[in-house]
Amino acid sequence: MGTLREPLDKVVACGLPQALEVMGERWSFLILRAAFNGLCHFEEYLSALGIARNILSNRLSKLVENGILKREPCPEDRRKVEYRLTEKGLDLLPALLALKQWGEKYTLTELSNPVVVDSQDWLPIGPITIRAHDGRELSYRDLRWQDRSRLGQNADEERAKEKEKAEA
Amino acid sequence: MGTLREPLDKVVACGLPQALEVMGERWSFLILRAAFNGLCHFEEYLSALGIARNILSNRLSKLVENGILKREPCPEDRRKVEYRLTEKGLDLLPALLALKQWGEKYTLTELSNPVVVDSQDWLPIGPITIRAHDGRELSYRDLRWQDRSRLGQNADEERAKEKEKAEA
DNA sequence: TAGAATAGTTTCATATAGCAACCTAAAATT
DNA sequence: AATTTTAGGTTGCTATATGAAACTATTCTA
Repeated sequence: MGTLREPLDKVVACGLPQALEVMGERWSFLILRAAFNGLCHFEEYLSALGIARNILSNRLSKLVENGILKREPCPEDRRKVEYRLTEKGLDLLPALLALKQWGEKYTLTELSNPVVVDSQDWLPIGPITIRAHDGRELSYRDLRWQDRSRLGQNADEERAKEKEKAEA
Repeated sequence: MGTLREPLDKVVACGLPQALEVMGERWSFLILRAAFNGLCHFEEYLSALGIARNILSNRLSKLVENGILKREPCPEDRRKVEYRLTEKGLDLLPALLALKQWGEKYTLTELSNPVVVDSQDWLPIGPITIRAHDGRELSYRDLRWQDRSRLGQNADEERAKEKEKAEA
């Protein structure tokens, strides 16, 4: 196919580039992790992460701008500001945990600490997995990239096409 | 390459900084997505992503170095090289999809296309979620960060502590 | 009222990332 | 044999990121 192809992120409508726009910068995910760990003040992030002040300032601003953190004056001490997760920020937890678990599985020699546990039974959570609409666990082998326009079509046609392709 | 750079991984024992060390760079996740989409040749990535040659070269090398892609000469055309996902790379799919879904939910105006579907019924996959060891779906409210040393302890003690805290 | 703490901002220097353009080497095609 | 294709190096330049240190402006505390 000799046709000049447009960049993937312009032809394909995908949330990934957008997510990376916000969260792809160097310290963003580590700040997010710290926020999930309960940190909320500027100086807390500063000493926990070992990040430069101006960079932290810049990142916090961007995270607030993008609605991932909200910035509120601290009621007890009005010099302080609280950076807390919004719903949008909290919704990044699956992505964060998936990354964390991957890192643990492949690149961590020592066991991670602390561990994320279920408050019901205080046992570690399970691995983040891909599931069908009905909850069946799926592997990457079970997945296809389907054009949205044919989402309504019945499955039989698609299966036939798969079969045909496999035989060719 | 992080010689002068402050290491991101000395804070706590967590897989996240390690994961970001490998996947946190600017084009890594987009290359990964392209690989999941079936691209495998240098020039394919180049035109699909609109990335500079040297940067692509650098990123591919790093991804290979880190065991996320494997580099193999193409049997049909031995000028060509195939960059294909390893198991380790395939295992990044939950993280990739979690990010993608988050991006779709919050920052995408138009509907995404193509859609990831289950090959069984050709319906879109469900959202990536957090689950307990037994498969119960959990929200961030159900999670605690527990020190590894007390993982063996029985749950009652922990529940009592929670209650106590809530009453204080 | 005089410090000290908090959350920044500003300045300056360096490091890294990014890109375009050109070059190489090997293999395929003609 | 000459040309084209593919992967990927190198060079030179610019833009952005990073970090340390100094500086502000509030607000709290003694």
